[in-house]
Amino acid sequence: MATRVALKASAARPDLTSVLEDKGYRVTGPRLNIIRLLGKKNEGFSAEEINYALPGVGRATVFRTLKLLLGANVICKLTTRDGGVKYSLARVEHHHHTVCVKCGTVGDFRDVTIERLLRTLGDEIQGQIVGHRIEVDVVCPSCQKASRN
Amino acid sequence: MATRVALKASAARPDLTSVLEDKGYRVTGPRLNIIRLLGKKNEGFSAEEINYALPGVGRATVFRTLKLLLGANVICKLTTRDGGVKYSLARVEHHHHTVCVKCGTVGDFRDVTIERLLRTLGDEIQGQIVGHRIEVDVVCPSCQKASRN
DNA sequence: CAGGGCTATGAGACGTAGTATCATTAGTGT
DNA sequence: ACACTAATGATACTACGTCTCATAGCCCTG
Ligand SMILES: [Mn+2]
Ligand SMILES: [Mn+2]
Ligand SMILES: [Zn+2]
Ligand SMILES: [Zn+2]
Repeated sequence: MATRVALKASAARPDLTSVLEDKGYRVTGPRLNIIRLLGKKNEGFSAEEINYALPGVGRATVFRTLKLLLGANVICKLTTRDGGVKYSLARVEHHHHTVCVKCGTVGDFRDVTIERLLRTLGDEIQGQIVGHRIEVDVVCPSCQKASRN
Repeated sequence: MATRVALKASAARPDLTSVLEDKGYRVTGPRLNIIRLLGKKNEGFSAEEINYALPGVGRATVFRTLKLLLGANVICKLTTRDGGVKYSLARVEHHHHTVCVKCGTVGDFRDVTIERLLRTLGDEIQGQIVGHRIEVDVVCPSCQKASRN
């Protein structure tokens, strides 16, 4: 058996890059850089944050790529209570978000009951339902702990 | 009895102005102008729209007053699917919104089941729930009709 | 491997939504 | 009438994006 050849240093998670190929987009340097960075994020993040972390990549390209990944359901975008914007990695298909009102940490959740309920909401609602957004404001466990001091 | 002195021309609906007094805010000209205008709005509106309609009132004051009315639950603010912002008169206490994805018309609804459900969501969710936002994207009846042509 | 064509990029202008600063104005209580 | 304070408007500034346009880089075909 041949000696294992070193992979291209720190390759991105193939599942994320394949998203580009699947949709016929080119796998370019800037896009790879952004995707690699996102792969490391466990918290919500802002576009400016990505832009700042990747000085070689133009701001417009950051926004363009985020939009692209948004369309591929790789990331999600949400509006916080104070009108701010947050992106976060999408780990499950359709889901909703909790946002800590103290520290801004984003959590994902999915409740089938709510989904079903919203679908049967047709009686109370004018028109045909084509989508929805739910955001739940929380005080996260660690902020709860911190404020108990 | 003295001749009735002409009231300050076109007084605003007292219910809306009293909101200011109740909270200890001054009832000023600019605020009255904005409130009067809002009283006539049956659709959602933007801050710039108000600003444009009231050239005598500064843009900052428009935003300041909207924020104030937001705090008094006189109006509500929502984010549309495409990231735009809409304000609309609040006719019921706590409620949610439908937004037509074609024409942007805002509707209000309130479903007690959802409220109850969200409150009992605590098991699936990290942290203590302190609020929520729900927006439902719809195609409104008139846009449905229009697209059937 | 040279073109050619199209996609993607970066710089920067521009747009919209909103806040901060600050000098001035105008309600309000006495 | 006066003084105190809240409110205002002009203007600068921030956040979040989009648009334009000249340039660069994939990628296919000959
Ligand atoms: Mn998510
Ligand atoms: Mn409403
Ligand atoms: Zn927190
Ligand atoms: Zn419509």
